[in-house]
Amino acid sequence: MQDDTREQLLESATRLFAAKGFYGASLAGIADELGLTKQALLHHFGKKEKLYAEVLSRISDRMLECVEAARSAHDAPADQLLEALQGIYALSSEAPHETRILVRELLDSERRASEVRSWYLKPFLDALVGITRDIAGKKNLGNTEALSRIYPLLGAMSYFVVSDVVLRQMYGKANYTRMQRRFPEEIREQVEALAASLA
Amino acid sequence: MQDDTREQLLESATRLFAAKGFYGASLAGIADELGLTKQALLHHFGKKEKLYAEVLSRISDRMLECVEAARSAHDAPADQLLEALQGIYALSSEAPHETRILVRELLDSERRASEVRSWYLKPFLDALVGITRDIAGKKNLGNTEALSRIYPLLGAMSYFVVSDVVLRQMYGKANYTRMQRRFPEEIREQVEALAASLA
DNA sequence: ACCCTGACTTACCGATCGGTAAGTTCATGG
DNA sequence: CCATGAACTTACCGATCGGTAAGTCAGGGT
Repeated sequence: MQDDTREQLLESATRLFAAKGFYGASLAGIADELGLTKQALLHHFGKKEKLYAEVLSRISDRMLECVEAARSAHDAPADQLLEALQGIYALSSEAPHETRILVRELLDSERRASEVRSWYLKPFLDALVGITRDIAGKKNLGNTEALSRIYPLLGAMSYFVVSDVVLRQMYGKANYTRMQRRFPEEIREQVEALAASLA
Repeated sequence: MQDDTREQLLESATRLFAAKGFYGASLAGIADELGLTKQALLHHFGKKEKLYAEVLSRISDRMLECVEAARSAHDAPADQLLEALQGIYALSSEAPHETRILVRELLDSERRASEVRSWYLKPFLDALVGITRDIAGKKNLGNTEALSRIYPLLGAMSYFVVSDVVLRQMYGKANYTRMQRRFPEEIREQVEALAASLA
Protein backbone atom coordinates (compact mmCIF):
# COMPACT_ATOMS: atom_id res chain seq x y z
CA MET A 1 0.00 0.00 0.00
CA GLN A 2 2.76 2.41 0.91
CA ASP A 3 4.57 1.47 -2.25
CA ASP A 4 1.89 3.69 -3.68
CA THR A 5 3.42 6.77 -2.04
CA ARG A 6 6.78 5.88 -3.54
CA GLU A 7 5.16 5.54 -6.93
CA GLN A 8 3.43 8.89 -6.63
CA LEU A 9 6.65 10.53 -5.50
CA LEU A 10 8.38 9.18 -8.59
CA GLU A 11 5.65 10.63 -10.77
CA SER A 12 5.85 14.04 -9.12
CA ALA A 13 9.61 13.93 -9.48
CA THR A 14 9.33 13.06 -13.17
CA ARG A 15 6.97 15.95 -13.75
CA LEU A 16 9.08 18.49 -11.90
CA PHE A 17 12.46 17.35 -13.18
CA ALA A 18 11.00 17.65 -16.68
CA ALA A 19 9.63 21.14 -16.06
CA LYS A 20 12.54 22.64 -14.12
CA GLY A 21 15.54 20.39 -14.56
CA PHE A 22 17.62 18.62 -11.92
CA TYR A 23 18.78 21.76 -10.13
CA GLY A 24 15.59 23.73 -10.65
CA ALA A 25 13.34 21.09 -9.11
CA SER A 26 13.51 21.08 -5.32
CA LEU A 27 12.89 18.17 -3.01
CA ALA A 28 10.39 20.30 -1.10
CA GLY A 29 8.54 21.12 -4.31
CA ILE A 30 8.26 17.48 -5.33
CA ALA A 31 7.04 16.37 -1.93
CA ASP A 32 4.62 19.29 -1.71
CA GLU A 33 2.64 17.94 -4.66
CA LEU A 34 1.53 15.07 -2.39
CA GLY A 35 1.25 17.20 0.73
CA LEU A 36 4.43 15.70 2.16
CA THR A 37 7.68 17.19 3.42
CA LYS A 38 11.01 16.84 1.68
CA GLN A 39 12.18 14.58 4.50
CA ALA A 40 9.55 12.04 3.51
CA LEU A 41 11.17 12.07 0.07
CA LEU A 42 14.63 11.64 1.54
CA HIS A 43 13.31 8.78 3.65
CA HIS A 44 12.37 6.87 0.49
CA PHE A 45 15.30 7.76 -1.75
CA GLY A 46 18.16 8.86 0.46
CA LYS A 47 19.65 11.44 -1.88
CA LYS A 48 18.37 13.66 -4.66
CA GLU A 49 20.77 11.97 -7.08
CA LYS A 50 19.28 8.55 -6.32
CA LEU A 51 15.76 9.78 -6.88
CA TYR A 52 16.81 11.26 -10.18
CA ALA A 53 18.64 8.10 -11.23
CA GLU A 54 15.51 6.07 -10.56
CA VAL A 55 13.39 8.43 -12.63
CA LEU A 56 15.88 8.25 -15.48
CA SER A 57 16.31 4.50 -15.55
CA ARG A 58 12.57 4.00 -15.48
CA ILE A 59 12.21 6.16 -18.58
CA SER A 60 15.01 4.50 -20.52
CA ASP A 61 13.61 1.08 -19.62
CA ARG A 62 10.31 1.98 -21.20
CA MET A 63 12.07 3.23 -24.33
CA LEU A 64 14.17 0.13 -24.71
CA GLU A 65 11.13 -2.08 -24.13
CA CYS A 66 9.37 -0.30 -26.96
CA VAL A 67 12.19 -1.00 -29.42
CA GLU A 68 12.43 -4.64 -28.44
CA ALA A 69 8.68 -5.10 -28.80
CA ALA A 70 8.95 -3.73 -32.32
CA ARG A 71 11.85 -6.08 -33.02
CA SER A 72 9.86 -9.17 -32.18
CA ALA A 73 6.67 -7.98 -33.86
CA HIS A 74 7.97 -8.07 -37.44
CA ASP A 75 10.38 -10.06 -39.58
CA ALA A 76 11.48 -7.37 -42.03
CA PRO A 77 13.98 -4.97 -40.39
CA ALA A 78 12.39 -2.03 -42.21
CA ASP A 79 9.06 -2.82 -40.57
CA GLN A 80 10.79 -3.16 -37.23
CA LEU A 81 12.35 0.28 -37.57
CA LEU A 82 9.09 1.92 -38.57
CA GLU A 83 7.21 0.34 -35.69
CA ALA A 84 9.98 1.16 -33.24
CA LEU A 85 10.15 4.84 -34.19
CA GLN A 86 6.41 5.32 -34.39
CA GLY A 87 6.10 3.53 -31.05
CA ILE A 88 8.67 5.82 -29.49
CA TYR A 89 6.90 8.81 -30.92
CA ALA A 90 3.56 7.65 -29.53
CA LEU A 91 5.20 7.03 -26.18
CA SER A 92 6.95 10.34 -25.90
CA SER A 93 4.06 12.22 -27.43
CA GLU A 94 1.66 11.13 -24.71
CA ALA A 95 4.33 11.58 -22.02
CA PRO A 96 6.31 14.64 -23.12
CA HIS A 97 7.70 15.01 -19.59
CA GLU A 98 9.92 12.02 -20.10
CA THR A 99 11.23 13.28 -23.41
CA ARG A 100 12.03 16.60 -21.80
CA ILE A 101 14.10 14.86 -19.15
CA LEU A 102 16.07 12.93 -21.76
CA VAL A 103 16.81 16.09 -23.72
CA ARG A 104 17.84 17.85 -20.53
CA GLU A 105 20.18 14.96 -19.92
CA LEU A 106 21.92 15.79 -23.19
CA LEU A 107 22.30 19.41 -22.16
CA ASP A 108 23.51 18.76 -18.63
CA SER A 109 25.84 15.93 -19.54
CA GLU A 110 28.90 18.13 -19.37
CA ARG A 111 28.60 18.58 -15.63
CA ARG A 112 26.94 15.31 -14.68
CA ALA A 113 29.55 13.33 -16.54
CA SER A 114 31.99 13.75 -13.70
CA GLU A 115 29.46 12.67 -11.11
CA VAL A 116 27.52 9.87 -12.74
CA ARG A 117 27.83 8.01 -16.02
CA SER A 118 24.52 8.77 -17.62
CA TRP A 119 24.52 6.51 -20.64
CA TYR A 120 20.96 5.47 -20.05
CA LEU A 121 20.26 5.93 -23.73
CA LYS A 122 23.05 3.75 -25.03
CA PRO A 123 21.28 0.34 -25.05
CA PHE A 124 18.33 2.02 -26.71
CA LEU A 125 20.50 3.65 -29.37
CA ASP A 126 22.41 0.44 -29.96
CA ALA A 127 19.19 -1.44 -30.53
CA LEU A 128 18.14 1.06 -33.18
CA VAL A 129 21.57 0.91 -34.79
CA GLY A 130 21.22 -2.87 -34.87
CA ILE A 131 17.95 -2.70 -36.77
CA THR A 132 19.40 -0.18 -39.21
CA ARG A 133 22.36 -2.43 -39.94
CA ASP A 134 19.93 -5.29 -40.53
CA ILE A 135 18.19 -3.20 -43.16
CA ALA A 136 21.47 -2.65 -44.97
CA GLY A 137 21.86 -6.41 -44.92
CA LYS A 138 24.94 -7.92 -46.44
CA LYS A 139 26.54 -4.68 -47.51
CA ASN A 140 28.21 -4.09 -44.21
CA LEU A 141 27.08 -0.82 -42.72
CA GLY A 142 29.36 0.54 -40.00
CA ASN A 143 28.04 1.48 -36.59
CA THR A 144 28.82 5.12 -37.10
CA GLU A 145 27.17 5.20 -40.51
CA ALA A 146 24.04 3.53 -39.16
CA LEU A 147 23.93 5.97 -36.28
CA SER A 148 24.34 8.87 -38.69
CA ARG A 149 21.23 7.71 -40.50
CA ILE A 150 18.84 7.27 -37.60
CA TYR A 151 20.04 9.98 -35.26
CA PRO A 152 18.48 12.79 -37.30
CA LEU A 153 15.17 10.96 -37.16
CA LEU A 154 15.41 10.60 -33.42
CA GLY A 155 16.41 14.21 -33.11
CA ALA A 156 13.51 15.44 -35.21
CA MET A 157 11.11 13.50 -33.01
CA SER A 158 12.48 14.57 -29.67
CA TYR A 159 12.83 18.18 -30.73
CA PHE A 160 9.28 18.31 -31.99
CA VAL A 161 7.81 16.70 -28.89
CA VAL A 162 9.77 19.04 -26.67
CA SER A 163 8.62 22.07 -28.67
CA ASP A 164 4.97 21.48 -27.84
CA VAL A 165 4.54 24.40 -25.47
CA VAL A 166 6.39 26.93 -27.61
CA LEU A 167 4.74 25.87 -30.87
CA ARG A 168 1.31 26.03 -29.29
CA GLN A 169 2.08 29.50 -28.01
CA MET A 170 3.45 30.73 -31.32
CA TYR A 171 1.08 29.19 -33.84
CA GLY A 172 -2.00 28.28 -31.82
CA LYS A 173 -3.25 25.05 -30.34
CA ALA A 174 -5.16 24.00 -33.45
CA ASN A 175 -2.14 24.31 -35.72
CA TYR A 176 0.03 22.38 -33.33
CA THR A 177 -2.54 19.59 -33.15
CA ARG A 178 -2.49 19.42 -36.92
CA MET A 179 1.27 19.12 -36.97
CA GLN A 180 1.08 16.49 -34.26
CA ARG A 181 -1.38 14.39 -36.24
CA ARG A 182 0.73 14.69 -39.34
CA PHE A 183 3.94 13.69 -37.66
CA PRO A 184 3.65 9.87 -37.77
CA GLU A 185 3.20 10.15 -41.53
CA GLU A 186 6.36 12.27 -41.64
CA ILE A 187 8.16 9.50 -39.80
CA ARG A 188 6.87 6.86 -42.20
CA GLU A 189 8.15 8.82 -45.20
CA GLN A 190 11.56 9.28 -43.62
CA VAL A 191 11.88 5.65 -42.65
CA GLU A 192 10.84 4.48 -46.11
CA ALA A 193 13.34 6.83 -47.73
CA LEU A 194 16.01 5.58 -45.37
CA ALA A 195 15.20 1.92 -46.05
CA ALA A 196 15.20 2.58 -49.79
CA SER A 197 18.59 4.25 -49.70
CA LEU A 198 20.07 1.40 -47.68
CA ALA A 199 18.59 -1.62 -49.46
CA MET B 1 37.43 50.24 -23.89
CA GLN B 2 35.09 49.39 -21.04
CA ASP B 3 32.56 48.17 -23.52
CA ASP B 4 35.03 45.34 -23.72
CA THR B 5 34.20 44.20 -20.19
CA ARG B 6 30.53 44.16 -21.07
CA GLU B 7 31.28 42.08 -24.13
CA GLN B 8 33.34 39.60 -22.15
CA LEU B 9 30.63 39.35 -19.53
CA LEU B 10 28.12 38.51 -22.24
CA GLU B 11 30.39 35.77 -23.51
CA SER B 12 30.89 34.28 -20.07
CA ALA B 13 27.16 34.44 -19.53
CA THR B 14 26.49 32.69 -22.82
CA ARG B 15 28.90 29.92 -21.92
CA LEU B 16 27.51 29.37 -18.44
CA PHE B 17 23.83 29.70 -19.33
CA ALA B 18 24.47 27.08 -22.00
CA ALA B 19 26.23 24.72 -19.63
CA LYS B 20 24.02 25.07 -16.57
CA GLY B 21 20.80 26.75 -17.64
CA PHE B 22 19.24 29.96 -16.40
CA TYR B 23 18.83 28.84 -12.80
CA GLY B 24 21.96 26.74 -12.65
CA ALA B 25 24.26 29.56 -13.74
CA SER B 26 24.97 32.04 -10.97
CA LEU B 27 25.85 35.69 -11.33
CA ALA B 28 28.90 35.12 -9.16
CA GLY B 29 30.05 32.26 -11.37
CA ILE B 30 29.74 34.32 -14.53
CA ALA B 31 31.61 37.28 -13.07
CA ASP B 32 34.26 35.01 -11.58
CA GLU B 33 35.38 33.96 -15.05
CA LEU B 34 36.72 37.49 -15.53
CA GLY B 35 37.89 37.90 -11.96
CA LEU B 36 35.02 40.25 -11.15
CA THR B 37 32.31 40.21 -8.54
CA LYS B 38 28.64 39.61 -9.22
CA GLN B 39 27.94 43.24 -8.38
CA ALA B 40 30.01 44.30 -11.35
CA LEU B 41 27.66 42.18 -13.45
CA LEU B 42 24.61 43.73 -11.85
CA HIS B 43 26.09 47.15 -12.47
CA HIS B 44 26.12 46.46 -16.22
CA PHE B 45 22.85 44.59 -16.61
CA GLY B 46 20.68 45.42 -13.61
CA LYS B 47 18.92 42.05 -13.29
CA LYS B 48 19.74 38.48 -14.17
CA GLU B 49 16.70 38.39 -16.43
CA LYS B 50 18.00 41.35 -18.43
CA LEU B 51 21.40 39.78 -18.86
CA TYR B 52 19.75 36.61 -20.08
CA ALA B 53 17.47 38.48 -22.45
CA GLU B 54 20.46 40.18 -24.00
CA VAL B 55 22.26 36.88 -24.49
CA LEU B 56 19.17 35.41 -26.09
CA SER B 57 18.39 38.24 -28.48
CA ARG B 58 22.00 38.35 -29.61
CA ILE B 59 21.81 34.67 -30.55
CA SER B 60 18.51 34.92 -32.37
CA ASP B 61 19.75 37.99 -34.24
CA ARG B 62 22.65 36.03 -35.59
CA MET B 63 20.36 33.18 -36.66
CA LEU B 64 17.95 35.47 -38.45
CA GLU B 65 20.83 37.27 -40.15
CA CYS B 66 22.04 33.95 -41.47
CA VAL B 67 18.68 33.12 -43.06
CA GLU B 68 18.35 36.54 -44.64
CA ALA B 69 21.85 36.36 -46.06
CA ALA B 70 20.91 33.06 -47.69
CA ARG B 71 17.73 34.65 -49.04
CA SER B 72 19.57 37.36 -50.88
CA ALA B 73 22.38 35.11 -52.07
CA HIS B 74 20.28 32.98 -54.44
CA ASP B 75 17.28 33.29 -56.69
CA ALA B 76 15.90 29.78 -56.51
CA PRO B 77 14.07 29.23 -53.19
CA ALA B 78 15.44 25.69 -52.97
CA ASP B 79 18.97 27.06 -53.06
CA GLN B 80 18.05 29.62 -50.46
CA LEU B 81 16.75 26.92 -48.12
CA LEU B 82 19.82 24.76 -48.55
CA GLU B 83 22.17 27.64 -47.90
CA ALA B 84 20.13 28.84 -44.95
CA LEU B 85 20.07 25.45 -43.24
CA GLN B 86 23.69 24.64 -43.93
CA GLY B 87 24.61 28.10 -42.71
CA ILE B 88 22.68 27.60 -39.52
CA TYR B 89 24.32 24.24 -39.02
CA ALA B 90 27.77 25.74 -39.54
CA LEU B 91 26.93 28.53 -37.13
CA SER B 92 25.57 26.33 -34.38
CA SER B 93 28.17 23.67 -34.95
CA GLU B 94 31.04 26.04 -34.23
CA ALA B 95 29.14 27.68 -31.37
CA PRO B 96 27.24 24.80 -29.72
CA HIS B 97 26.74 26.92 -26.60
CA GLU B 98 24.22 29.05 -28.37
CA THR B 99 22.28 26.08 -29.66
CA ARG B 100 22.17 24.66 -26.16
CA ILE B 101 20.63 27.88 -24.90
CA LEU B 102 17.95 27.83 -27.58
CA VAL B 103 17.05 24.22 -26.78
CA ARG B 104 16.95 25.04 -23.09
CA GLU B 105 14.57 27.82 -23.98
CA LEU B 106 12.19 25.23 -25.41
CA LEU B 107 12.40 23.18 -22.24
CA ASP B 108 11.96 26.05 -19.80
CA SER B 109 9.26 27.81 -21.77
CA GLU B 110 6.50 26.50 -19.53
CA ARG B 111 7.70 28.55 -16.60
CA ARG B 112 9.24 31.49 -18.40
CA ALA B 113 6.09 32.02 -20.42
CA SER B 114 4.44 33.77 -17.49
CA GLU B 115 7.43 36.00 -16.89
CA VAL B 116 8.62 36.93 -20.35
CA ARG B 117 7.41 36.24 -23.86
CA SER B 118 10.30 34.39 -25.32
CA TRP B 119 9.43 34.15 -28.99
CA TYR B 120 12.92 35.02 -30.04
CA LEU B 121 12.80 32.23 -32.59
CA LYS B 122 9.60 33.30 -34.30
CA PRO B 123 11.02 35.71 -36.91
CA PHE B 124 13.63 33.12 -37.72
CA LEU B 125 11.05 30.34 -38.10
CA ASP B 126 8.78 32.57 -40.16
CA ALA B 127 11.61 33.35 -42.54
CA LEU B 128 12.22 29.65 -43.11
CA VAL B 129 8.52 29.03 -43.57
CA GLY B 130 8.51 31.82 -46.15
CA ILE B 131 11.26 30.17 -48.18
CA THR B 132 9.50 26.83 -47.99
CA ARG B 133 6.27 28.32 -49.29
CA ASP B 134 8.23 29.90 -52.12
CA ILE B 135 9.49 26.47 -53.10
CA ALA B 136 5.94 25.16 -53.31
CA GLY B 137 5.23 28.10 -55.61
CA LYS B 138 1.76 28.53 -56.97
CA LYS B 139 0.25 25.49 -55.30
CA ASN B 140 -0.54 27.29 -52.12
CA LEU B 141 1.19 25.70 -49.17
CA GLY B 142 -0.27 26.60 -45.78
CA ASN B 143 1.88 27.99 -43.01
CA THR B 144 1.34 24.96 -40.85
CA GLU B 145 2.16 22.56 -43.67
CA ALA B 146 5.35 24.42 -44.49
CA LEU B 147 6.35 24.43 -40.84
CA SER B 148 5.64 20.71 -40.63
CA ARG B 149 8.15 20.15 -43.41
CA ILE B 150 11.08 22.14 -42.12
CA TYR B 151 10.69 21.71 -38.40
CA PRO B 152 11.98 18.12 -38.44
CA LEU B 153 15.07 19.32 -40.27
CA LEU B 154 15.67 22.03 -37.72
CA GLY B 155 15.08 19.55 -34.93
CA ALA B 156 17.52 17.04 -36.34
CA MET B 157 20.19 19.72 -36.55
CA SER B 158 19.71 21.18 -33.10
CA TYR B 159 19.45 17.78 -31.46
CA PHE B 160 22.61 16.57 -33.12
CA VAL B 161 24.61 19.66 -32.24
CA VAL B 162 23.44 19.48 -28.65
CA SER B 163 24.35 15.80 -28.43
CA ASP B 164 28.02 16.45 -29.04
CA VAL B 165 29.25 15.73 -25.53
CA VAL B 166 27.17 12.61 -25.03
CA LEU B 167 27.92 11.16 -28.46
CA ARG B 168 31.63 11.76 -28.00
CA GLN B 169 31.49 10.00 -24.66
CA MET B 170 29.48 7.06 -25.95
CA TYR B 171 31.06 6.40 -29.34
CA GLY B 172 34.43 8.11 -29.18
CA LYS B 173 35.70 11.41 -30.47
CA ALA B 174 36.76 10.06 -33.86
CA ASN B 175 33.33 8.62 -34.62
CA TYR B 176 31.61 11.82 -33.62
CA THR B 177 33.89 13.83 -35.87
CA ARG B 178 32.96 11.51 -38.72
CA MET B 179 29.26 12.05 -38.07
CA GLN B 180 29.87 15.77 -37.85
CA ARG B 181 31.60 15.88 -41.22
CA ARG B 182 28.87 13.82 -42.80
CA PHE B 183 26.06 15.96 -41.48
CA PRO B 184 25.98 18.76 -44.08
CA GLU B 185 25.57 16.10 -46.75
CA GLU B 186 22.68 14.67 -44.74
CA ILE B 187 21.10 18.12 -44.76
CA ARG B 188 21.58 18.46 -48.52
CA GLU B 189 19.80 15.15 -49.14
CA GLN B 190 16.92 16.11 -46.90
CA VAL B 191 16.50 19.53 -48.47
CA GLU B 192 16.61 18.10 -51.98
CA ALA B 193 14.02 15.48 -51.07
CA LEU B 194 11.86 18.20 -49.54
CA ALA B 195 12.18 20.45 -52.58
CA ALA B 196 11.37 17.55 -54.90
CA SER B 197 8.26 16.64 -52.95
CA LEU B 198 7.02 20.23 -52.97
CA ALA B 199 7.75 21.23 -56.56
C1' DA C 1 40.37 73.02 -7.84
C1' DC C 2 35.82 71.06 -8.22
C1' DC C 3 32.39 67.70 -8.99
C1' DC C 4 30.34 64.25 -11.46
C1' DT C 5 29.73 59.99 -13.62
C1' DG C 6 30.88 55.22 -14.65
C1' DA C 7 33.20 51.10 -13.02
C1' DC C 8 33.76 48.66 -9.61
C1' DT C 9 34.17 46.92 -4.34
C1' DT C 10 32.85 45.20 0.49
C1' DA C 11 29.17 44.28 3.39
C1' DC C 12 24.91 42.68 4.14
C1' DC C 13 19.93 40.90 3.53
C1' DG C 14 16.16 37.33 3.32
C1' DA C 15 15.03 33.24 0.89
C1' DT C 16 15.89 28.73 -0.45
C1' DC C 17 18.70 24.93 -1.32
C1' DG C 18 20.17 19.70 0.05
C1' DG C 19 20.98 17.19 3.96
C1' DT C 20 21.29 15.62 9.19
C1' DA C 21 19.41 14.64 13.78
C1' DA C 22 16.07 13.50 16.71
C1' DG C 23 11.74 12.65 17.58
C1' DT C 24 6.49 10.87 16.83
C1' DT C 25 3.00 7.77 15.19
C1' DC C 26 1.39 3.44 14.12
C1' DA C 27 0.83 -1.25 12.33
C1' DT C 28 2.66 -5.82 13.03
C1' DG C 29 4.34 -10.03 14.87
C1' DG C 30 6.60 -12.75 18.62
C1' DC D 1 2.04 -6.67 25.90
C1' DC D 2 5.59 -4.89 24.18
C1' DA D 3 9.43 -4.33 20.92
C1' DT D 4 10.55 -3.19 16.31
C1' DG D 5 10.86 -0.92 12.16
C1' DA D 6 8.72 1.76 8.51
C1' DA D 7 6.65 6.17 7.48
C1' DC D 8 6.67 10.18 8.43
C1' DT D 9 7.37 15.10 11.21
C1' DT D 10 9.65 19.38 13.30
C1' DA D 11 13.85 21.62 13.97
C1' DC D 12 18.02 22.90 12.49
C1' DC D 13 22.54 23.38 9.76
C1' DG D 14 25.88 25.59 6.46
C1' DA D 15 26.05 27.03 1.79
C1' DT D 16 24.51 29.64 -1.92
C1' DC D 17 21.27 32.19 -4.37
C1' DG D 18 19.66 37.13 -6.43
C1' DG D 19 19.54 41.64 -5.06
C1' DT D 20 20.30 46.25 -2.23
C1' DA D 21 23.07 49.85 0.03
C1' DA D 22 26.86 52.37 0.56
C1' DG D 23 31.04 53.20 -0.34
C1' DT D 24 35.97 53.68 -3.20
C1' DC D 25 38.44 55.35 -6.92
C1' DA D 26 40.04 57.00 -11.38
C1' DG D 27 39.26 60.33 -15.44
C1' DG D 28 37.21 64.20 -17.80
C1' DG D 29 34.70 68.55 -18.36
C1' DT D 30 33.98 73.05 -16.51
